Amino acid sequence: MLKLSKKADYGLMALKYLAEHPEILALSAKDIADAYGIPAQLLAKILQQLTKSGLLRSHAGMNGGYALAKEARQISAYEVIHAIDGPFFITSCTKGAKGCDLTPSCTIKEPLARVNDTIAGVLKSISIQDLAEQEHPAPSQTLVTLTL
Amino acid sequence: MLKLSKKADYGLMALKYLAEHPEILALSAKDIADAYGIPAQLLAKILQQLTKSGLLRSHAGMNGGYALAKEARQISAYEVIHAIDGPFFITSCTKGAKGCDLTPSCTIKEPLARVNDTIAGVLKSISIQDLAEQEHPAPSQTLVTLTL
DNA sequence: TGAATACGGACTGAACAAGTCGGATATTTA
DNA sequence: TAAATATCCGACTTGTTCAGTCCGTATTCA
Repeated sequence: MLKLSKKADYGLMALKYLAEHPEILALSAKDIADAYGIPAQLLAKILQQLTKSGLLRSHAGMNGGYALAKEARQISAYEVIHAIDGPFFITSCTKGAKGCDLTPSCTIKEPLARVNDTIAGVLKSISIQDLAEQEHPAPSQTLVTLTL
Repeated sequence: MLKLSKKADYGLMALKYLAEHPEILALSAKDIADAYGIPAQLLAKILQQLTKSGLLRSHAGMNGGYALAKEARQISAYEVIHAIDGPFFITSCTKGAKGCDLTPSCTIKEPLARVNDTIAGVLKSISIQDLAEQEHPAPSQTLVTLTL
């Protein structure tokens, strides 16, 4: 069904939330989880992953928590999704590692790889800041090229 | 991980195969399955779904099988995927039916809905014919606009 | 020292995908 | 008519992944 995992959703929501509250030095996983009504322990793990990937900075102890490691403008939706769900491929047979086990069959996957790149490009063009600004509609356009 | 189901892959492969053999009036599920080394019974179900969706015509009995219901140029990858996997949404909370159960939280999903539309646009711009022609590279470009 | 926090492994339950099985119906051919 | 080849369709199994929980450890601050 081509959909994002809930973890990725939560991750994006959390980063958006952090981007919207730059004045607070660090927000705990619980703070953010409560704000959105999502499971705190689950969100905690997601934030840990984002920290390991270098998108967040963490600080343990009282008054600890998480903060953006970069400016919101410099974090793309792609990075977040990639950090949480790993590399995504629209085709089942990735072609990268060893590729299809189906004989020469999968001539389908080459054009779909282009589609994959296009989607990745779209997600790379969206920053956390874009998400945070969503309230006041400042419509911006992005052109994406699909070369088949 | 944002990936297509194997069923959708199989469906696209089968349609491509049919588009490549227009001279044959009808190909059975088994014929196509054998050509690609995929499970015949599974492919059969997929082809039945595509028939119900109006993308294929079927004919039972000896020398029966499936044929494209429209010209390959007029069948998009989107239609195929949609027929097999149903409507896809990149966001977990679809917003369509009732939407998010998470309070007002999911401000994330509006921009992602645009991404969703963009992806759908890309897939709609690719026809089965495009896939079938893939061998002799006749590169064509498609411009897609993402309005955030 | 104790509370609050990040960190991280192991586990459970539910959902889903992939594939199989078995049988019913339709059509053609011998 | 009978057999062979097909589509058609529901139920089932199996394996994997996702979402979420539990629990213990390490870190920081008051």
